[in-house]
Parts: sequence; structure tokens; C-alpha cells
Amino acid sequence: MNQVTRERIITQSIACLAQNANISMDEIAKSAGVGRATLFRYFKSRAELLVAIKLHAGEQLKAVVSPIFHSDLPAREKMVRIVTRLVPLGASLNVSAYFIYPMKQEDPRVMASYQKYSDQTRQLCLDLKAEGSLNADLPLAWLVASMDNLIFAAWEQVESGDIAPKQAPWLVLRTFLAGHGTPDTVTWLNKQKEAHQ
Amino acid sequence: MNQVTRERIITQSIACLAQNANISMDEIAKSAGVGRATLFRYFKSRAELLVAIKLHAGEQLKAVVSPIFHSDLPAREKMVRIVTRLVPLGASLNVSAYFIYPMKQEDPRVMASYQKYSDQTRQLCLDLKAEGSLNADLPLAWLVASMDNLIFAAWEQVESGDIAPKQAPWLVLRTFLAGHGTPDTVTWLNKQKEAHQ
DNA sequence: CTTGGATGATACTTTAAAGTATCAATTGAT
DNA sequence: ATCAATTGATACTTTAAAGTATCATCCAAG
Repeated sequence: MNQVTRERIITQSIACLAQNANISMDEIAKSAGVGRATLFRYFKSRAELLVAIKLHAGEQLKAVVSPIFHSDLPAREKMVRIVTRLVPLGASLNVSAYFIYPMKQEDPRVMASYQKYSDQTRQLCLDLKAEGSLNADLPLAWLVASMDNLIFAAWEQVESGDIAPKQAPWLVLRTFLAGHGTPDTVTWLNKQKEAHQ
Repeated sequence: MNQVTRERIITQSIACLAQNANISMDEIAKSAGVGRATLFRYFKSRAELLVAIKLHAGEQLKAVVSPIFHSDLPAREKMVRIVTRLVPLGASLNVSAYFIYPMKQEDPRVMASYQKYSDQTRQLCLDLKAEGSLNADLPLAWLVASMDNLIFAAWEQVESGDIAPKQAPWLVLRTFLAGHGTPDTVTWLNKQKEAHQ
């Protein structure tokens, strides 16, 4: 098996499924530039392909989030870095991993992968609270949910061409930190933004 | 044809599709408590049913948003009322109307229905800016996108039981107005919240 | 050159769900 | 009480896509 081909199939599948969640294996094969038979050689069923896509997205997430999360930066610094690098992942993240099917009873492997990610973002929000960057009275669930969804929203806007790719992460951060944080968190953020440009 | 039955089919379809976007007409019929044949009498094809669901959601949206939008309240007051009434609609809104299928090339009737809604929320955001409730430098697309997605996020959290139904709209409003607005908008919002309780 | 694994094309079977047709039972209005 | 309309059950056809099997070709390593 060829790892490059495998990756290409996954990448193209994501592109196809973003357009139409019910796209056939036939179309996917065409789009990936491989024969139908080859597609089934790499992924023994459609279900397996979907799992593979989601696990792949999980890998990407982990590759971005974990190193930053385990660094010893202050939490708000971590947040800036994570969001900045997560927004461009939007396509594979949201579309492929957790949005193709509104997934109750998801495959356990996928669940486990997602769990790891969400544990880290939850912890990060706790750290932000502890650090005093976020208002203490907000429910943790809301912090996590709003962050995820703002990242998704930003990606959508980039994708549709309404917002510049470089601007998008800052919009997320601004909305998130100003929306949940203290005023000086915002002034801090503005400085960060200037520094990054 | 019985309008009540029609409504029930639509309602139950939404519930089913929220669990599994690929659910069969068979299952939908069972869940709605009608015979398979009857289901096809009311909706001549699966595609028609999906359109009907989305148009139904469009109606609900319109029923909530339009009267408030066309009132002569100040924009931020409108925003509070719209969000408060929109969050509980979440299920039919997001799940059924615009999330079941990631819909490029959507049915034109559905597009038209959605257009009306999004025009109004866009205009509302403009009004909020004009009123000085929202920061002038934020892209309009971001205001609209973040609002929609925060409402969706709030619904999800209510649905999953992590956030109280009555609290959810205020979280959206707080994140949105604090995230995009001026400090005094936030103090105004807090007063509103107390008044509503 | 030649050989073995990977590929693409294609033809085939299977399956699941859509959609149709029919009919007896039920219901509700007059 | 009757009759027209609506329904549920069920059996049927159709369709689209999944999944399988086969074989000729191609390419890279020896």
C-alpha cells in the first residue's frame, strides 16, 4: 500500500463529502484519481473510509493542540496559538471529523480521538479561568462550546471568501476573549495581534 | 390531507434526522406513527420531505424574527428578543434546516427562505453598529456568522443537558455583545437580564 | 528481461432503500 | 346507515450504490 495515495484519497474524500455527505464511493474514487477497485483495496468499506477520515482529522488536531497544550506557556498564550493554527484546519476538522454525520452512536475509535481533544480544550479553559483571563462565573461547557463553534464559524467565512484567512483567527480570539474575559485581556490581545504582524 | 398529521410527520422527521441523517423513510414513518404508504402520500419523495422540513423551519424562523425585526425597538433590544426566542428553536433550525446536509446546490425554495432570514440578521447587525452597540471595525460577515453559530452552540449545550434552557440565551447575548460591543453595552445587558428574571 | 505487487477497467452480485400498486379496514360527514 | 375519503398493511418493482471477482497492464527491483 502506498501511504501517499492513502493520504490523497482521504484528502479528496473530505473535499467531496464537504460538498455532499452522501457522495458515492464511485465519485470519491474519481475525485481521488484512483480506480474504484483501488479505493476498496485501501478502505474495505465506506464505513471504514469514514472512520479513517475522522481518525485522520483527529491526528491533525492532536498534532496541533498537544504540543502547545503541553508547553509551559501561559494559558492565554496557548489559546492564541491553538486558535491561530486550528482555524486553517477547519475543513478537515469540522467537515470531516464531526459534522458529516450528526453522530450519536459514533465509532468508539473516533469517540476516543475526539475525547482527547475536547479534554485538552476543556482543561485550557479551566486554566484560563484560573489565570484570571476569563470570567469565573461562566459555565465551562459554554466556554468550550463557544470556542469550538467560533472556530468553525471562522473557517466557514474563510471558505466562503468573506473573511481573510489571516484575519479569521483574530476575530475568533477577540470574540472569545472579549466575550468571556476581562477588559485587560482584550488590550493584551491587541498587543499580541500587532506583534504577530 | 390532514394538516395535523403533516406537522407530526415533519416534527418526527426532524427528531429522527437529528439522530441519523441517513435514516430511511421506513423508520421515519414508524416514528411518526403512520403507515409507510401514508408517508409517501403526504410527501411524494424523500427529497420533497427534506425540502418540506427545511421550509417548515424557515416558517418558524420567520414567525420569530420578522415581527421583532419590523418593530421599532432599538436594535439591541431586538437582538435580545430574537436570540431569546431563537435558541429554543435550535432543533428545527439548525438540525433540520441547514445542517442535515452540508448543502451546496440546495433547492431554490429553501435558499430563498434562508435568504430572507439572513438578510434580516445582517441588517440587524448593521443597525447594532449604527446604534453604537457594536464595534464599528468588525466585518459584517463575522458578526452574522458568530451570532448564528453561538445560537447553535447554545442549543447544543441545552440539548446535551450541560446548560439550563433559561440561561442559554443570555450566554449567547453576553458572548456576542461583550465580544463585539462596547463596555456599556455589557452593563446594559446585565440590567436587561435582571429585568427578565 | 522478468517477475511480483499494485493498479485500473469492467463486469458481476448483493443489498438496502425508494417508490408504486392494491385492497381491506376505519373513520367522519351527511 | 351509507358512502367517500383516508389510512395501514403488504407485496411488488425499481434503482442506486456497495461490495466482489477477474484480468490485462504497468512499473520498479533484482
